[in-house]
Amino acid sequence: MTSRRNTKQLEAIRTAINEAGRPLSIEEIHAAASDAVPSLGIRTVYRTIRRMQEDEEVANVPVPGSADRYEPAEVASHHHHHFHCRICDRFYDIEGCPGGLSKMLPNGFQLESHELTLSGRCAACV
Amino acid sequence: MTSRRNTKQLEAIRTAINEAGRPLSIEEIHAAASDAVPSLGIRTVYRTIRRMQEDEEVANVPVPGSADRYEPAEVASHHHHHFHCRICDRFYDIEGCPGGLSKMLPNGFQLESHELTLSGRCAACV
DNA sequence: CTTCTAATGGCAATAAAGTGTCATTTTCAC
DNA sequence: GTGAAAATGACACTTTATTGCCATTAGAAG
Repeated sequence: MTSRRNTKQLEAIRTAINEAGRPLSIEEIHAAASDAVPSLGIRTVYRTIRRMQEDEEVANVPVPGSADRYEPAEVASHHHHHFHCRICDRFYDIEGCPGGLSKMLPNGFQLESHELTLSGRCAACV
Repeated sequence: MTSRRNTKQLEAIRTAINEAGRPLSIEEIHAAASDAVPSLGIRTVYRTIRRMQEDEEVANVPVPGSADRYEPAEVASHHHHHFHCRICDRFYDIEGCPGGLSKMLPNGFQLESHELTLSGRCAACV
């Protein structure tokens, strides 16, 4: 890994992701970090997130039907799933995992990981 | 719904979807149906799938990180989930559902549906 | 304080997925 | 068989998400 400089943009993006408490889209990160650095360009968000992924500081959250979200690698390392609110389009972390999924596997298939997304309305949108 | 004509393109697409036994991407449908109708244009696949969705003959399968797949509405109506092979990029139907997901919901959240995707290697790719 | 170089941000460009248009072909009701 | 209308397929175009480029800015090491 090349040396990384400490810029206020990086700091703002890092803070946005760490304080959010839920996985954010690129646009959400841009919006949140723009409060601290109003000049922040979307291009910088893409680049910074990419670097943070390479440095394993953030992890991407693949979701059905739209672009990846991002959350702190530390959060991602603790296995969990997500809830998608159809109204506000936000994703939330949820605890727990049904488990016992290998029983569902057809013969000869090898399970490496799984993604579970609950959908509905979040508390704020009910 | 307007009247629908019975073309060999429609027939080829319908057959491809019904015989596949797993949800297909637009490209997979195009490839499969092209065996019966070599001149088949991708534009016709998009249009035909759209019509079949309107007629509730096929249902879309939203998947994390790539474009929707499609399966017969009858298959979709029987609740099930999918397996994604990382090697060949195919999706497969799998039986069963962990259930008990509402216990994972945060307070005040309303659950409307859920998507579960297992990932790994299919039997053919192991 | 310099100086080196990574980082930034604006804009153009790309990639992937799907749609608009329209001349031509094909189906189907009569 | 014929004719009206639906369907097709080619091509250009849009959309959304992301990257390339590059002149400028600004960390940080000495």
